[in-house]
Amino acid sequence: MKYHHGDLKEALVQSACACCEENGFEKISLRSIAKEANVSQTAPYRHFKTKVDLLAAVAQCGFDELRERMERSAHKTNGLDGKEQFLEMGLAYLEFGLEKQNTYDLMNHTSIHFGDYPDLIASSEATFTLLVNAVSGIKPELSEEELMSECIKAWAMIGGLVAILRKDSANLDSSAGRARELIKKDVKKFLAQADILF
Amino acid sequence: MKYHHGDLKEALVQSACACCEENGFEKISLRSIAKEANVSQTAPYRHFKTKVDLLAAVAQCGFDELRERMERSAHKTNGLDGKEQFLEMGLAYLEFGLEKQNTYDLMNHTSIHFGDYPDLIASSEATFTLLVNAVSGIKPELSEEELMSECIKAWAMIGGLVAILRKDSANLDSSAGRARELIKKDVKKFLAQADILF
DNA sequence: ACATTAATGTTAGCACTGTCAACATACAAT
DNA sequence: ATTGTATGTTGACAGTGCTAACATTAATGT
Repeated sequence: MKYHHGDLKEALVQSACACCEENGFEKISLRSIAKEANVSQTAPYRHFKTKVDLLAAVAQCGFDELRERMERSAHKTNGLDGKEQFLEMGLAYLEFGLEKQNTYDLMNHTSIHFGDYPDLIASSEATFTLLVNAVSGIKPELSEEELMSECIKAWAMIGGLVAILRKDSANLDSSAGRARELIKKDVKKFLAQADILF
Repeated sequence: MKYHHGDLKEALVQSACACCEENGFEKISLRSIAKEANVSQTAPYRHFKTKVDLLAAVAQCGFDELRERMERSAHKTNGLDGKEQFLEMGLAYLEFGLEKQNTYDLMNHTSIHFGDYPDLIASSEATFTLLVNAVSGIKPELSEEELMSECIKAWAMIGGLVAILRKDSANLDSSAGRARELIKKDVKKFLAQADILF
């Protein structure tokens, strides 16, 4: 057993990501992931000044995966129909939000002060930029202000949708009880119907 | 000093609400609010089986206040213009989300399993019902399915908007950095522009 | 090559947390 | 008056984030 781990930082992040996805980010404890890496309880503090720093790293991984998913979905349509491409990205976002719920929660959790983590900002902006570029490609006549406004609307919409679909699945008796059935089966149609952009 | 508190349960909820709004729901600890009520550390367990039960009560208070705000805002327009009434409610929601951020977070926090708290469901549904009734009043020709769909869209939109505006204010350098300026000054116009309903 | 420094890991411990079991007190009902 | 139930207390356990003091290894400069 060697004294130094090799790449403890990466191992910790991986462990934390796994734990987050499995049990939710609130169950992540520095001690437990340290144990998982066969390392002392305080070793993580050599790599993360605080627990939130670790969580920020996990959140960043989430944004990276989300971006990759959106890119893959967009490329699937091979750039022919810009609108279709945009809708596919929306669908990818929604699927990510529903599949990786715990990670999604962390990414949207307010206790992580994005401003403190430049890398996190970068990953998050890169994801948002995907949307901006798509919309700008479809509607090049928009001013920057209008463009941002449209993107924000779309982002808000899809984010709110995820929230509602999740509350729906967590509580099948709620007033939004039929949301999943109503929407999940045809998100793209739903988004298009919404007349956000088109 | 009498042995029994009188109405400890209510006192604990009030304490917790105050602490939530001041420091965020994550800072709520049973021990601290017990101390605030001049009561032993484990006294709360006579009224709340678990900490989450307390949090659920606090969240319920939040929904009740939100509903009252929306009702007040709607009545302000005196029921003449249904659309205006609807937009006022949206604005009230957004203002609540931005003013009472910590409470808003708790209300939307996923660790509270709504299904376990019938009273919480009731309060939350009562709020959503406000929206449903408003929309149904404006567009009585909608089928129930269409009605729900429209409401869900609106709800999703405004919820996502709150999220974006908040991330914006927490991180002024983000790509959504201009969101607040863009939107906050005229939310109603924004909502109307969005063509969600009209 | 060697000495010094920085990076990384360990041990011990503090103050705090949620929760439980066992016990004490007060009130309500018979 | 007695008995039961609701409410409050004490003490304790395991777990948490975090810090200080120390140990070991890797990197660096001469």
